[in-house]
This record gives sequence, C-alpha cells and structure tokens, in this order.
Amino acid sequence: MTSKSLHGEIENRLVEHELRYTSARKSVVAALITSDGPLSASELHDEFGGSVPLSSIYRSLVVLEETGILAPHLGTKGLTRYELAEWLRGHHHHFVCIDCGAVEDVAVDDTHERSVDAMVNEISSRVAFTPINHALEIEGRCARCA
Amino acid sequence: MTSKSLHGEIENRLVEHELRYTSARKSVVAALITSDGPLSASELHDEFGGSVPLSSIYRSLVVLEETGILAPHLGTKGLTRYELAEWLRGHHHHFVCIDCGAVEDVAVDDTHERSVDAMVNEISSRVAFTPINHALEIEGRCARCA
DNA sequence: TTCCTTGCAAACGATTTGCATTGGA
DNA sequence: TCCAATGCAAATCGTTTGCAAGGAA
Repeated sequence: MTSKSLHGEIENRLVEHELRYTSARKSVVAALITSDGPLSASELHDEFGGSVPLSSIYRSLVVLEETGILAPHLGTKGLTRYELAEWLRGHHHHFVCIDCGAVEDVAVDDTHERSVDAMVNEISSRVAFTPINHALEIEGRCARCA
Repeated sequence: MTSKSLHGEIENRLVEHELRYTSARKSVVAALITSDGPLSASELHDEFGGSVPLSSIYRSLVVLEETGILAPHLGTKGLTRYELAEWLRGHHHHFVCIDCGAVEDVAVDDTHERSVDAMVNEISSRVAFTPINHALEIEGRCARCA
C-alpha cells in the first residue's frame, strides 16, 4: 500500500466516525508510516522537534487507537508505543533490544506464520479464551548494543 | 519444583548476593508462585490487603529482578507485571485480555515450542540481532470479558 | 554493633483532563 | 456557523527516592 493510499484509508476511517483528519493526526500517522518500529508519544514529540505539544500527541493517539487506526505495542516498560494497525501495515513481529529498549519490526514468511497460527489456535481451544491476535516479541541485543 | 524448594533456591540466590530473604520478599514470591499469571505492584498490594506498603513492594520487585529471580512482563500500557524467571517457573507464553488487561500463563508443548524456536532463529539470522529470549503473547478476550 | 531493609512522604516521569480558544467542513 | 480539535496548565497515576527508624546476622 502506498503512503498516499494509506492516508486516504485513514481519512475515510476517521470521517466514518465523524472525526477530522487534522494536521496533528496526519503528522503522527506520517511518522508511523515512515518509522521502522512503534513509537511513543515522546519519541513522536522529538520527531516533530517539539512543534506539536505533547498533550495533542496524546489526544491524537487516543483517537487513532479508538478508531482502529493505531495499535498499542505491548512490549516496553513504563511507556506505550504505537504502530499502524495490521489492516494498514500487515502482520509482523518485533525485535526488542533488552539494553536500549529499541523496537524494530520484522517480517515473517508464510510458512512460519502458519505454524504460529496453528499453535495459537490449538492452545486457545484448550482454555476459555478467545484469541484475536498474537504478537511474537524476540528479545535480544540490537546491532548497536551487541 | 515444589513451593518449598522454590523458596530454597530463591533464598540461596539472594544470599549469594549478600541479600536477605525478608518477609516482604517472601510475600511477593509466594504470591507469584500461586498466581496463574504475572502480577503488578498494585495487584500484589491488593493481594496482601494493603499490609505491605507499595514502596516496599516496588523495592522488593527491584531486588528480585536484579538478582534474576523475577522477570518483568512487558505487556500492558503503563504498568509492569512480574513473574518468576524461567529457571524457576519454566518456559511458557501468555494470554492477554484486550479488555481487562489480565494476563494468564499458558503452557506450550515441545513440538510447538520447537517450531517457534526454529522461527526465531531463522528470522534473527537474517538481521543484525542477537536473540536471547522470546515471548508469544496471545491477545484476545478472557472468559469474564467475552 | 553493623548494615540491610522498611515506612512514610516527597519527588518524578508518563499520561490525562479542564477550560478557554482556534480551526475546519 | 458550529462543533471538533488544540494549547496550556493543573491534575493523576504508576513508580522511584531521601531519610530516619527498625531488624536480622
């Protein structure tokens, strides 16, 4: 999906909810399209050189999450990072550096993904839990920290 | 491993570090041995009916993590839950409820675990990243929230 | 006695919210 | 025009820390 069509999809989604695709929201989305991993509010704030106030970034993140455009990344201590939802960005997993905390996306080929899917379904069928999604976090050291 | 031998292993580990296995630390460990998933500081605080001050719980968690007895579960927004480290509790994965945030342990059989291992190694070999551990989080709804 | 540990309260960092103002359809 | 969205500052929430008192070796 091109960056342009992504913005279009997102604008549609917001309009369906009677919300506007404002410049703050566009900035957040644009940064996340470019980024190679999820970003936190303060990382976005830095990315914008402080031009967008933190409170506006937080409010944008709330709205974009509520409308299913962004998803929180469950993988960092003490802060929340966000990324584009799967329908926009495709399924993938993460590397998480145990030293510097950086998070990087990683693509997974179909063969492996199918075996993970099978495993998730098999496991969930044994307990009272309805699986909706899964996330494989690979913890280790990134090139810089190794 | 029995609960008794767990406490013994843990006490040894602390003594090696010239630290004491105090009652606050014992309470935290005991609660995590019993729990069917990782717990946060405030969940532990509730568990103890407020008898152990939050600051002591936090300090216990820090010490127990530094000595490799507990591992943080990087999960839900804004708070950190802890669980016994793998050498005490064995490898497993998690169900995370997207509504209430509850986290529950789930065992994985060897066959499936081997395929996840293979996948992690394969993926990591393609990029400059040294894998140390991995966590498969299955997101969905728990019985109560379904 | 010595030093680790605790309890309380104040300090902190990330996130949220009240309110008056701005801005987009 | 009208109401969503913003900016600022104050409030909250989870977590950390300084310091004096308590407790185990």
